[in-house]
Amino acid sequence: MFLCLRKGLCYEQMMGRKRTKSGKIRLAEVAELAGVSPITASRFFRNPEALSVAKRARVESAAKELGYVPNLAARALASQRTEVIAVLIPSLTNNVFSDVLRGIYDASEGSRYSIQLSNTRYSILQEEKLLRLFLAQKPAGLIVTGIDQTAESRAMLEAADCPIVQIMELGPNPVDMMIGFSHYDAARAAVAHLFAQGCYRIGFVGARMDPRVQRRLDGYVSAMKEAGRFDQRLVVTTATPTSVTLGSALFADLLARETGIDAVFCANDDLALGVLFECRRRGIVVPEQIAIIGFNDLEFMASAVPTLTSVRTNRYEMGRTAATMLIDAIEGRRPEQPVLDLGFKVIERQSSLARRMESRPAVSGHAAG
Amino acid sequence: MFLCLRKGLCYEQMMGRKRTKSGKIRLAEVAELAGVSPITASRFFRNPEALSVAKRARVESAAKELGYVPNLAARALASQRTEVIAVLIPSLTNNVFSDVLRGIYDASEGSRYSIQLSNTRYSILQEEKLLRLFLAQKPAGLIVTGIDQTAESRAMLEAADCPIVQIMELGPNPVDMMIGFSHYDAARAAVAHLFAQGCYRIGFVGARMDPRVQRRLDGYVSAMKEAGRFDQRLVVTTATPTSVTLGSALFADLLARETGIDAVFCANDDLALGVLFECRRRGIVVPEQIAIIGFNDLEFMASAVPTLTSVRTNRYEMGRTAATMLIDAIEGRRPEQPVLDLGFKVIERQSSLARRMESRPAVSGHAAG
DNA sequence: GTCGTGTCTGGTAGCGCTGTCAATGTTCCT
DNA sequence: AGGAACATTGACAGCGCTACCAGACACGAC
Repeated sequence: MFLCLRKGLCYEQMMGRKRTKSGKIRLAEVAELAGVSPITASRFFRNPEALSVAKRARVESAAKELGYVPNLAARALASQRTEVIAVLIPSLTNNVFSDVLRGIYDASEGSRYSIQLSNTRYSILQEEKLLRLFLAQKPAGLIVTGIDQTAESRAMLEAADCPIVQIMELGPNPVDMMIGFSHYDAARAAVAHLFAQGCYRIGFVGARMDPRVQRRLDGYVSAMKEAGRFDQRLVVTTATPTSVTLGSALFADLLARETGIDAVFCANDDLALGVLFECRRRGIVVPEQIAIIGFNDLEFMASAVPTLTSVRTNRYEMGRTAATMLIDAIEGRRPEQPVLDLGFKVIERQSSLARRMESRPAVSGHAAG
Repeated sequence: MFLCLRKGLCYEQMMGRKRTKSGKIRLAEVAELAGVSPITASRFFRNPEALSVAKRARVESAAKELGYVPNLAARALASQRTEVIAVLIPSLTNNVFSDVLRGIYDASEGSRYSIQLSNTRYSILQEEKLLRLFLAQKPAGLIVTGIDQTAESRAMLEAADCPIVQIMELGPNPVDMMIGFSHYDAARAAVAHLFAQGCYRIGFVGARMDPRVQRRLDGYVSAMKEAGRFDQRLVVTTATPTSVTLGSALFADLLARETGIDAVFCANDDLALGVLFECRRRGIVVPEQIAIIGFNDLEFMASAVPTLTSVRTNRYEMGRTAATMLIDAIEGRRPEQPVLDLGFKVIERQSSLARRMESRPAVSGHAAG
């Protein structure tokens, strides 16, 4: 339908004009219809305030009438920059990143910037490679995950002439901007919460062990050591990607070799759910016999039976704020505060509520294994 | 700080070379070092076989030595096409799409194509808008979700001169290629499975009610009607986005108004988990009193207690195959089979295993409400 | 009246790459 | 030997847009 219309226009214009190859509406066509020069029309799209009110209206209606859509490749080539925000994240599977991404996409919507996503698969070498690729295309801005880049990556980031936001965690030397929270402190808060509930023999269950999970483990270890309760045998980790099933399996490992455990700190909520299911399978009563705390506070934690305690992290907000800060910085509005701590919060639920100590029978590691 | 560094580089290079503006390595530099014409160097990157072995090696080493990275904007402008695969999906939150996306990204990795993702938020008008935007940039290929486009969108898709894959479901008039499965048949299979377990008063719990969930409902309705068991009051749906908590709530609604329900078919696994938790909360024994079946077979279904029956769908494979087919088509290798049914499979688990009928007490809708 | 100052507009010259087509060399056949 | 057929290479002319600078014009101050 509208194709005919467009073809019609083309022929008309081919008659009168030099050449309108391929029937595309170019800026020149818009300018002609509006009765201005191409450069004026171009300005309309980049900085409308620079035009007089009359021309602005003329160009606007001409563009709308012709259904003009700018050619981004030509724009990028001529202006030597793109309107692309490159995002490097380690995983697409992980719920955590899908929330962050949603925030990023939401913030980019309505702006002129588009998101170019790439997956480092938790490899800093892969990250380096992607960084090289992306930076060569001169993105308008860059969002990278974490603070553990290779030296080469770090150098490239510092030499890049675009704003950069590091997300997910905080560290001492931001490349540019940084938004996250302390995984170390969050883990310490989780342990402190369990201490407050009267739990002292606290297991740690972790999977994948990427840098942020590692820092949660570090926080757990430090808190346990401070209390004089640390025992290496309480820690069960694996490099395998996380899953609910894995949570059950790791917890089973823990029970098989340790006794007297009264709580489990899970490095994420999937693992926590797996631990809960495993408890149910073995008839271990939560929290009376074993308390459970997860990490991230995914939606299902509030819904489980018993409801599961977790450390809430502001993932969506992190993504959204990162993209917003980045866009502001691209457009020259640098934030007054380049490093933002979004914090965390222990959401106390049934799975770790204080138990009457006397009513708690000891749990044998071999109870049902 | 780093700005100085970069300026320094620029000056150095401006001195020594003809005009290497902005210090960038261009194709011309590579060609010069290799002792060939720029166009030959260009061919090396697009069709290496066209070069003699000697020149191929020379260009390759020159490119590597200079660390040449092609300027995609210039390439896109000159060739009138991009190496971008545009992907339109309705949601980033939904686990289902993150699996599909992972497949798409995995398949695109190692290819020359990059993924441009956009979120329609379940709105076909938003989809139409994004489609117009994307098509103007001449993507190399397009992946769109579902078969329910607006007439305008449909016209644009048919006029687009790039391969297109519709994913997630099957339908009568593919625009080009299509890969998915029948949600209608899958729902019928789920109901048939419950019939086979001796359940006949089967509730339906659905959220968001996008076209695919709607077709699952249609399948449920048709199967129930065929068995003479359909009752509109067994159906609980809402437009609200899905969640585990919502599963609990909708199931509570169902129980509050109906009695004698012996099974629940949940339109997705999150809802099913919510129903399971709600059963546990009310002391309803699964599957003895109520059977549960979900949809998609997310990872946690196999881990729950009891393990949850679900309809497995091949989401990752769908994404992967869609992207692979698309890339093949872009490169001229059209698939012999443009429409692919990836099927589904009812994964029978404890939550719906056949119960001895006589031992099953009736569940009152008001039992715990 | 002249000059500055500021606002708005347009001309020119590419951005870095590739499509087209012509111009070589090279091989193999009759 | 002659020529067709093929393989390999290069020259040229843009792709559609914007950076840069210059010009045009209005306004007020001296």
